[in-house]
Amino acid sequence: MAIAKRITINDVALAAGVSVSTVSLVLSGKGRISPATGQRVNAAIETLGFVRNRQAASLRGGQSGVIGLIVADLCKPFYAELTTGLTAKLEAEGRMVFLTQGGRRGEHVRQRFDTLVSQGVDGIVIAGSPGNAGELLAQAQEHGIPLVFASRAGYLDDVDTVRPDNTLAAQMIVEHLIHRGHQRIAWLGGVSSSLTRAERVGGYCSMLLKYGLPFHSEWVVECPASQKQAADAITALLRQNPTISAVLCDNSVIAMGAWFGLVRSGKQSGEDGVESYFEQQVTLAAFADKPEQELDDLPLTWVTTPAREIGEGIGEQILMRIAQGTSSARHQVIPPRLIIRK
Amino acid sequence: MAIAKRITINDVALAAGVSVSTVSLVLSGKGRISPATGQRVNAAIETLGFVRNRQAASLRGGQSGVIGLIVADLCKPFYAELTTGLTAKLEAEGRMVFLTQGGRRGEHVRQRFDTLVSQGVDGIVIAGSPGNAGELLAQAQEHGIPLVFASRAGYLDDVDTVRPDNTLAAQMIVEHLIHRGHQRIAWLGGVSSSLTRAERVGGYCSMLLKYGLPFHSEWVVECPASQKQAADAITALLRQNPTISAVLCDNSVIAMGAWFGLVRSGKQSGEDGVESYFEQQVTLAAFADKPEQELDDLPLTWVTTPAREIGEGIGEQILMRIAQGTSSARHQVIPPRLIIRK
DNA sequence: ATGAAAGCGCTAACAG
DNA sequence: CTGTTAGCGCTTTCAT
Repeated sequence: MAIAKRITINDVALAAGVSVSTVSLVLSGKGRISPATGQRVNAAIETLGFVRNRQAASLRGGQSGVIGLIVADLCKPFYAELTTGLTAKLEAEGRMVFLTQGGRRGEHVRQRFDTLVSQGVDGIVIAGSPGNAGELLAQAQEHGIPLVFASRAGYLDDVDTVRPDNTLAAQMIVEHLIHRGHQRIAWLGGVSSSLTRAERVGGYCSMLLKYGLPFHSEWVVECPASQKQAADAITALLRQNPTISAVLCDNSVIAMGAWFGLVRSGKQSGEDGVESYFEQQVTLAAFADKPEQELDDLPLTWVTTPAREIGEGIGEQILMRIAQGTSSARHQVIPPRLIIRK
Repeated sequence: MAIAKRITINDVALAAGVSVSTVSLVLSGKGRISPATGQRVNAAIETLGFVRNRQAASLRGGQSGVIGLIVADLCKPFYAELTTGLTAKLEAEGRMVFLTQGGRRGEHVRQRFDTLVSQGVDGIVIAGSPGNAGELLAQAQEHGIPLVFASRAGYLDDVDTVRPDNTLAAQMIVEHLIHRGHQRIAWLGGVSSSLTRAERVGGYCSMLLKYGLPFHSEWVVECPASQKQAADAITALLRQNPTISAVLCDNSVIAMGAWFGLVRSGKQSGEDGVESYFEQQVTLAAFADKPEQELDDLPLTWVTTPAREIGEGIGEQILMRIAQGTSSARHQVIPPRLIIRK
């Protein structure tokens, strides 16, 4: 099939017997156009199958209608959910998102940022902490492009952020465990280089303190997100510290692994089956990224910092920025939700 | 901070004491420019912090450097992996991707498609079957935009596709089970409306047939992706059909749930613990979207149709199309990989 | 090897 | 209410 000549507003104008500016006005719904002409123009658009070229439109001065997103690692559920929330919000407003990956350690952020700028985006969202937030912010301001971070942005305070309240989330779930009678609560999972984890651990500590409960640094165990390693880690932890009655897992993979570990230990310890071991001796709790399903069948309580809502919040925030321009930085904190099982 | 005036190639030309066309040539590395001027221009670009405006560049005739992706549901691991593979590939080639969501039932595909066209993308990828593949293909051809599907495209054969070999994947894993001595193999999970599942079930049937093994339609059980429901379903299935020795799970959530179900049943049946019940009586196998980690700790074998590789394959395919223009449709089939545990 | 000039498709004054 | 006109920033012949 031959490639049809690109249809432009000129063609439409010609077909409708009006001028290009009239067509443009109809398209953007601005100037007051008589219903009659509007009809004719729209009819012409319809029959010719015209699609407006947004590049040309934004070149002239308008907005491109595009937001750039730099995300650390799409395969992590947190980012997938966030991205979904953001695109949903923006698409509902007739905008689009440029998706780029900054790399797990932010190694590509800078380069992607420049590319986004050169593509003429109306705003940029950075999800996953880049080392050089300050530099990026300066760049963005220079170009007059709104910038929103989906995390704390290093030590900067004068930049928009939308983020979970990790500290509060930890406090909520720890308090829940305490109210259930637990006094000796351990922490499993995550790596100490994670800022999110650091905030959570902070909340955990503060709540123990508040209730005058003991804090042992050996009870805070690092572990990468692998079920196998989590299973081994919880086994070792409980063997060393048999008095621990509850374990808080840093994420759902850890929670799964921990559960496997408990099942295994229950058997190995020669006790009366798995369930009794599990229920009588150790309670699991966890952090998760989505409110539903994921941990469905595990008898544990978890707290979620809803990633999708964060994405939606970011969308809102950046739309506001685009519409209203500069004002003082705004920090939007999405509240955690406790989901209690059993 | 004041918004700096956007600097254009005019500014660069002025600073370097050359004409805009020279700058343009340096930028695109085309015409033969003397090393001396090249240096001067680049220096000017550097000091002014010039970033080329791709919108304007593509407007005049070149490519936009952007590929549009319409994905059904980013939160499903298959699509997240695919998207990651695709963006990685394209970013490595200096291109970008527009991410849009078509909706689980493809309800927005048509609209997103038009938007992508109006944004001037160089190509479009559709992941997740839209009802109206034919219509979209016609549209794409009309605009001269390459189109690649990450699935079968309805009944169309004259369109590029990159997809998993679901039938072969099922055959591989079923044959593996048979070689391990299993004769009575059941299927758990998925819903009958899924084309992917239909292809897999087809492979399953054909392999049973090949080895002269019995096929019972009651042994193919539908189940939504919920651990709880999978656990209940496998329990019921095994109670009704105690002779089943292996269960093939349609996805990893089902596999997890099935495992929980087995654990529970093992206890309920009053037998000697979980492991023995599991190992002696029922073997689990599963389909998964990524080769690593996900099912790490489950004692089961699985087969994966690597979604990330599919994404990379799509990237390759669409780049080739853009570079080489129209030729006959190409169907790229990504081979499954069997991952054997224990 | 480099410059001049004509647009790409669209918007936004400014006239009518 | 609608038409004229001048660009947006860049690429690309065609001269020089």
